[in-house]
Amino acid sequence: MKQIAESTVRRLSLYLRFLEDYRRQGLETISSGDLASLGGMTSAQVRKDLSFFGSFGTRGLGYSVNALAHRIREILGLEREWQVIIVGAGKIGAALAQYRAFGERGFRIVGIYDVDPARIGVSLDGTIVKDQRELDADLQSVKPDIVLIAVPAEAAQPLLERVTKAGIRGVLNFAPTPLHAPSGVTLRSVDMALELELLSYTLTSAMA
Amino acid sequence: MKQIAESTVRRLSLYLRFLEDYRRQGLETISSGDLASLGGMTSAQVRKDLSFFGSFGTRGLGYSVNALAHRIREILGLEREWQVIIVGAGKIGAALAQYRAFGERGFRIVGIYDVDPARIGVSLDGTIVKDQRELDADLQSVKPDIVLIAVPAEAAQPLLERVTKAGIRGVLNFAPTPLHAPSGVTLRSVDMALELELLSYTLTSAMA
DNA sequence: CTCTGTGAACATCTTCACAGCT
DNA sequence: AGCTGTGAAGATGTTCACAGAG
Repeated sequence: MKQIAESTVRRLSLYLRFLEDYRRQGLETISSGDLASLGGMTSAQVRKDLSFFGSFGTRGLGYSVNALAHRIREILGLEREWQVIIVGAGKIGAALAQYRAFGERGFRIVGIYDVDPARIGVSLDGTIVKDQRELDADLQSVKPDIVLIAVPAEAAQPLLERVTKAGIRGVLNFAPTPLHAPSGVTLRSVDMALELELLSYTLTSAMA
Repeated sequence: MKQIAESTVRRLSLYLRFLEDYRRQGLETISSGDLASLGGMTSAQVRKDLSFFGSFGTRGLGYSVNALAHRIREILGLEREWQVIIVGAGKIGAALAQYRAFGERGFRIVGIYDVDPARIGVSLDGTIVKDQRELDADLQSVKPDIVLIAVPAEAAQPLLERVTKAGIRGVLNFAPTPLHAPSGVTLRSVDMALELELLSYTLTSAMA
């Protein structure tokens, strides 16, 4: 399969949500125009995105909601279940542990770790916070697919190195600091402070 | 000033963090190559980004850490303080309320609201959760600059309409659903489930 | 007639490469 | 010599516009 751009993949995720809404409403087909108006993009954009994986639509009609949703789930790797652990059981880690949208998409939280004795042993949405000293052993035995980093900024880079050394290939970082991952490791960051700064920029230039 | 691309602004935020690190270390100049290696981009990219706002560097030497940091703060609108309210005092709202990185950047949380009686009156990092029925009155009196949406997905769009009608121009949405804002309103979304799906996609195609 | 699929045009973003200042 | 600033080239992403299937 050829290379799909990140912006395209991002839109595929959105399309999937719209398809699921349509399915819930019992609708069986959807047109590129429908998807476009739901997502605020152009219909040509939608068709280009979908044409990456062959001709799935029917001319004059649109796309089969079920077939398209299935195909997108396949592309995104959502047909399987992903084992996820969270490191850091502070406010953000705790919010992530109980975040419904993860489970709905097949991301299963199989462990949460912290260094603070006050947090260890606490149950977060059914998962007991474990001592971070058990992390290395658990990485070996559980072999999770993805690690969510929810520790303070200064602890994030050492933690990243630790988990990648243990063979973790996918990391989602919530610490507000840029990290450097070895090649072969996919690292994404959700930086809420940075998003606020982007908002600040837009508001500032809109006023000028 | 001409239009700066979002990707450029995102990098400016990063540069600012590196500049602050440099300042903390007492360093007075920094080269495009230094910034590039810190941020994992090319030095040409850095120079292009910085050249958007004139010639700030000194050839043969680099950029003045202080002058550049100041200029970036100015561009991003970080020289002022922003008044921020949070709607939704669940796990995510609570995590946002105590998130240190916001305060450090001049984003001041001036209110947090919820509909659940069990949450109203609770203190989150010094701010008392107020009844969401007080929201409209407070939007009028406090006139916050930015609203953070931390309510369940189905409540997000109605809330967005409510706050934009009250004159809010900047919204950061944490609900895992795409929203539609009226023109003149800047809306950004942090969608953690979507970020995990992007990770899932990359891991899946890397395996194939 | 409606709506898909897609080459071609266009727009945007990134990298190259080098002139020119210090 | 070192490093910036920037046109030009190259790469990538988006929109247009229309042929063609149903």
